[in-house]
Amino acid sequence: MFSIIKKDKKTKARLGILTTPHGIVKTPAYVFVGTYGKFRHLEAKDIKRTGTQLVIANTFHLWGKTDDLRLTTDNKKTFLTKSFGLKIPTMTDSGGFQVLSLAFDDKNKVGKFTPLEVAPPRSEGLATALRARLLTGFMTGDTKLDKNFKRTKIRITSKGVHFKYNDKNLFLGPELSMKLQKKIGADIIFAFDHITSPLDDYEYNKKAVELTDRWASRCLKLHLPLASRDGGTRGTTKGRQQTISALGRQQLFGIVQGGLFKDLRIKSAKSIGAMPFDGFGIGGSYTKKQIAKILKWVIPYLPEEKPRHLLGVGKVADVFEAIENGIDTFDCVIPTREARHGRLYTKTSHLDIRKGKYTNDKKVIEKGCGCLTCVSGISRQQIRKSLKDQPSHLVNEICNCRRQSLTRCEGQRWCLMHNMWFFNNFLNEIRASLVRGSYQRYKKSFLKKFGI
RNA sequence: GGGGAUAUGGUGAAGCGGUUAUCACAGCUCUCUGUGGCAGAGCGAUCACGAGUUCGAAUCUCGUUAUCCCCC
Repeated sequence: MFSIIKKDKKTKARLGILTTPHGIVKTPAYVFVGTYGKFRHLEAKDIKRTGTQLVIANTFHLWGKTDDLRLTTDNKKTFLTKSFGLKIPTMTDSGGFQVLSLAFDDKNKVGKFTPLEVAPPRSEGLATALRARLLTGFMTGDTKLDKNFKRTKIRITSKGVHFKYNDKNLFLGPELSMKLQKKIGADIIFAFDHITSPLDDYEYNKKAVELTDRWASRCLKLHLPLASRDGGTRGTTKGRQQTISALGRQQLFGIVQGGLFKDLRIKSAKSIGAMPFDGFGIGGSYTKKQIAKILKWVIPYLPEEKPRHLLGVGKVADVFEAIENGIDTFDCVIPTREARHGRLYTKTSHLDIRKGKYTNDKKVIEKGCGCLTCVSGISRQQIRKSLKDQPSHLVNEICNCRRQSLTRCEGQRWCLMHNMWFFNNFLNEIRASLVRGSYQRYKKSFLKKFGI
């Protein structure tokens, strides 16, 4: 259930409350990515302490790891509750993103964000440069696009996607994704969609939109009867139905695609937006500066009263763009991945804690920060040392033969707690500014301090 | 005094006639957007110095210097 509390006068931003079986989420909210149903190095109480409201795990990567599950009829004890170790609102991605992220071999890698105008020089740049050039040509309307890059590791049919992954052949489609997502038991699940790369041409994107539509209908077909039958009450039917019905208040979000093309985006938004989803995700790949533009195309065609989630976007600047264009939630790996890599966010940009200049720095990451790391007085020096002392090759060996829980790194824990707290605090402040009606002022002063 | 060994980026090591001089750590710079878990990319050495042999030397020879070891 989603209710809008207040709309901003000058932008399309809105304040809302998203209610899920595992709690409420004040929106706009940052969603942290715990792909495998956990945040490495963090315990349940650590996650709580960061002020995190909503987390997202990944169906593809959890696939096959849920077999030892014993689902109960208790709504509150889903796989994810157990896995994260706490009661917290959750989402799962459908596995649709892996249609992009696992599609290419290493030599042929295509990211979701591509800086089109850059032609990479130097080593191995040729193929990429060629692509970029061809695409630039395409964008100006002439050149025929790029036949160079191929999805060598997946094959897409109308039924779903064949993956070659870790020497295994796997097939994932809308039906199986829904089944897995029911089993995993997140509060909010996503329809299985077809994301395209920024290098795909109009025709390819057109087909992807059509496929995404068809898959969306099929996901809905599997979801709707259950959702309406159970209506959020505890299930009373027997056997497997009982299991499913206990999770019946799961909400299903459809996903808008359409790549970089305005008419396709609108077409997708219209058709997905007209389907009886509980909310909507906006997916796809982008060029660096295009997110806002795409949101402006899409949002008007989505039902005002339903929640909107922007998939996989969440750098600081993007947060503002998303919110003021009417996005309620968005997930991104940035805070957690960069924390692991030692980039720590502050009000005045960030610091890369592994750098030599922090070797003897006794200060906390940021004075006045309320995260557990800073409040406990953990110094930059300590964090750096812990990160640097970790012999990563050794860790890898341990990872390969033992459980990964053994590899906890205190330094990474400190970094994760800081970044997650930072982004949650950031969103708290944005929400507060929306309450006060001073969003624009807040944004301006934040960005000025932050230096972008 | 006699004998031996070693000198390769900041550190530790490979290479022993033809390499864009390799590797690890450290350093610096950059990147990370629905996570292919613990990262990736780039920049730093004219191989102690001088002379010689050779088409070609970090690599062979001689000398100089420095460090270490052994013997008296």
